[in-house]
Order: sequence, then C-alpha cells, then structure tokens
Amino acid sequence: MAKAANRKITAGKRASGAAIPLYAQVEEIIRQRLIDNYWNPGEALPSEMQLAAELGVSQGTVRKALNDMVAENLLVRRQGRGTFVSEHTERRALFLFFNLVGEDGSRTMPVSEVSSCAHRKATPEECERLDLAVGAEIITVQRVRSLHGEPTIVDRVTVSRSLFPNLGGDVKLPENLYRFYQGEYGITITKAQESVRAVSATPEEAEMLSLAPGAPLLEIDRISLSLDGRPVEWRVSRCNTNQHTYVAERG
Amino acid sequence: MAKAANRKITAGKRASGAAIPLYAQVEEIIRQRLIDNYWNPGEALPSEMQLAAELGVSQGTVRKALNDMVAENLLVRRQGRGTFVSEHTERRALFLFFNLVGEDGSRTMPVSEVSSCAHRKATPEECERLDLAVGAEIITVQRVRSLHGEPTIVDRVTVSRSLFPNLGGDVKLPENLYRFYQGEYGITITKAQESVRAVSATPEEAEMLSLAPGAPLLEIDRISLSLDGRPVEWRVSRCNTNQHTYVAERG
DNA sequence: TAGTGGTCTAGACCACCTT
DNA sequence: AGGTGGTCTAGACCACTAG
Repeated sequence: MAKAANRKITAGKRASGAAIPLYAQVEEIIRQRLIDNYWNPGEALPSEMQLAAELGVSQGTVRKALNDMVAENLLVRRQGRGTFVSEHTERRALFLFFNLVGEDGSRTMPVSEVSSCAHRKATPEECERLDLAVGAEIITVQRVRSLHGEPTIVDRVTVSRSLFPNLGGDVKLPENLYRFYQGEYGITITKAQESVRAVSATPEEAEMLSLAPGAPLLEIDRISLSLDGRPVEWRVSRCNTNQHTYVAERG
Repeated sequence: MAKAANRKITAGKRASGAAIPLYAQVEEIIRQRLIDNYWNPGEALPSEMQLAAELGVSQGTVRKALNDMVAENLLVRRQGRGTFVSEHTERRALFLFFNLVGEDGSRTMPVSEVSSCAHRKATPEECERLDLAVGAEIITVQRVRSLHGEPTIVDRVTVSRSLFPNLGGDVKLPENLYRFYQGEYGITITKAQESVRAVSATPEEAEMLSLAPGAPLLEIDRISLSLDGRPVEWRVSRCNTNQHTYVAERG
C-alpha cells in the first residue's frame, strides 16, 4: 500500500471564507483514504497519537474526528485494541440493511435463488435513479428470497456494469451482496434511502410467493449509497408481510 | 419551580461495581429534570459553566453530556444563545414522526377529522402494547387524515386514560398530537417503534378512502415512547400509498 | 460588550488488551 | 510492561447573539 497523499491542513484560523474546523478536515482526509481503500475493511488505523502527529493536530482533534466517523458506522473502536475500518459483517447486513423481522422481532438471513440475470442498456429511469449517463450498461438480477423456507420476497437488483464488471457472470452471488461489493469491487455501501408502498401482487409474483393474485405486497424501493455518496445500487423488493413486518425506529 | 434535588455525583473512581462515567451521571440528572419538567420545553438550560459548577464537574464533562443529549434530540444548542429543551414543533413532527411523503419527496402536514372517540377498558392486547395493568381505562380516537384534500389515512390512536385525563373530552384535538401531549400533559414523546405491513382495505376503509374494497393499504403500527422510556401511545395507521410513500433512511 | 456555545490544545489517569 | 482507546480536567481562543 503506497504512502497516502498528504493534504495540508489549513490552520484553525479561517482561510478565506469557509473556516472548516480541523476535525472536519481530518474526517475528510480519513474518509478519502477509506474511499481509496488505503486501509482495507477490518484493518486497524494508526493510533490517535500517530494520526495526530502525522496530520499536525492534537490527539483530541483526531479523537473527535474518529468518534464522528464511528457514529456514521464507518469505523469501529475497541478499547485496548485500536480503531478499525467497518466491515459488512452478517450482523451489520441483518441489523442495518435487512428490515423484515418475524412477528416476534427475530431477524433471519434469507435464502435467495436467482431467477434471472441480464446485461443491457439502462432505461431512462435506471439512469436517473443511479445517476448514469444515457446508454450506460447495467446488470439486473432478479431473485426470490425465502425466510424459514417460505418464499417471501421477490426482488430486482440493478447496478452499473462499469462499477461491477462481471457481476453474476460466473460466480454464484452470495446472500450478503454488500459484503460481496466490498470484498470484490472495493465499493462500500454506507447508507440507503428506502421508499415503501403497498401494492397488489402481479400474477407472476403471486405464483412465486404462493399467494392469490392481487394479494397485498409491501414494495421497498431502495437506493444504496457508497462511501463517496454516489448511488450504486437500485433494489426493488416486493414482500409478503403475512409472517414478517418491516421495522423502523423514529426519533 | 422548586430547586432541583441534587444527587451527589460519585467521584470518577469506581464506586463499587459499575463505574459509571461522570458525563453519564450528568446526563442522567439532566434527563430526570426533563422528565420532572424542571425545565419546560423551549426553555434555556443554565450555561455549561453554571451546570459544571453546580454539579461539581468540569465544563468539558458537561459539554459531552449535553452534546450526547442533542444527538438524542432531547436538547438543542445554539451558538451564542444557549442550550434549550427540545419542543415538538411543526418541523419536528413532520420530519421525525410523519413519514408519508409525496412522490417528489415533499412533506405536508395532514388535515384530520375525528370519526370516533371512546373511553373503555383496555383489551388484553392494548394492555400488553401499552404496558398497562389489566382493566386499565383507555381512550381511543379514530381519524381520517387527508393530504392535499384527499382522504389518505385512517388511523386509530390509543392512550391510557390515567396518563391523558379528558383527552378528546371537550377540546378539539390538534393536528400535532405530540405537541399537545407535551403542552397539556407534560409528556414528551421522544422515540417511536414502527412495524409496517401491506394489508387489504376493509369495505369501511375503502369507502372512507374512496378506494375499491380489498385495495392494498400500508399499515403502520407504532408504539411511541416518552422521555422515561415508557410506551404511552399506540397508533395504527392504514394508508393509501398511491400518491405518497413511506420513507426511511438506513445505515 | 458580555455571555454563550464551538474549536483546539495539552496533559493526566484509567480500563482494557496484547505480549 | 507497553500500547490502545475512554474519561476528565483546565485553559485558551473564536464565532455568534444579545442588549
């Protein structure tokens, strides 16, 4: 791993107009290193003292920057061990990005079966949702996902082919796609925006989920953002919520 | 307002087993004062220096406690002005506790019409959801809520009568119920847990919302928690999501 | 101008983990 | 024993708001 390009940190006094706090500049530098995979997921960062010395700020300033990034789920700190780059573990996938839980609140990883996987040019809607140039190539994967052996979700995952070359080509797609994106493509999903509606099952969906046609389904429309804030995955899931519910905390 | 009961803060050294940090003890004291309405919503707290002197800790420790509580939406800090107890403003209601947005992402406060309001003994389910003793008295309010003039939501709000005496008795219920709870009853809602499903409209719901019977509706089942962590409101909303969607951020 | 929160520093001590 | 993050303190200076 090459030595990082060192930006110069502008002194605490306001430069000209902006006056960006030192800790925010430190955050930005570390964030950029994460984007560049200068440190790999799971790897330890240098200690507070080392970072402070390297960047020419005090330990307290580095501490604030690191703690802010822990609050964003980008880093994990463990007393006596060090500060680590967050990984897309099973637990993280389940509690941060999978929100269908059993009636008793239990969370289970689904088991997915890919029903189709295609390469083609993006539709205008896909371009708009994923911020792609017109005519860009995309990959879509359709799956049926089962919980406790019951087919419960049909979903369609759409990504840009240029960001994820060969996705779904040879290798079998794993259950935890975000970990796969991180491990195989160096792209870390950090946030997702979801938009939820109630819809009627199409005849095809009804058959795949063993429901009557027209049965109510929960549609989750999700755009996932990577570390640098760009939309990298569009996913539409249509779910049978007879045995499971979609949960959210507010406030 | 009477002088607050001053708990003694145990020195930083571990007392016996727990070793609770000073800033956490400060948070607990301030949180208890909020519960007791020692300071009212919108009112300014003493300055960091004053609190530090009163509680016998340093300014930095008070600062950490206050900032933690800002992150919990309990306090608001404004540079040059002071630290204030959060209020249930219109904005707060809209962005923290109302999650149906237009297709373009716009948020609008609904207009509600109460269709029924009843006092009765709690059902076993109501006791369980609101953590009430068997036989407790409850109040339920049913409403139809319109967005842009279109009836879009039917909901049922259930609260304990002992916590909210006379609710819905004489006075007309305002649109922002949480502000009303805070202003009239001194009960501040801080968090809510929502559980969302897709369901079929009953004939009655279909008529109220001008839909075909059996049309898909989004059901939001919400338990709202007050400052002290107790469940104080159970609300079930069934929504027409043709023109609006339920939004959530993840990660 | 005085008071508030926001940033930044320096240093002390502690708890935890590794070796 | 040595290194890490966690807590706590004290003090400086800045930016913003009010009167």
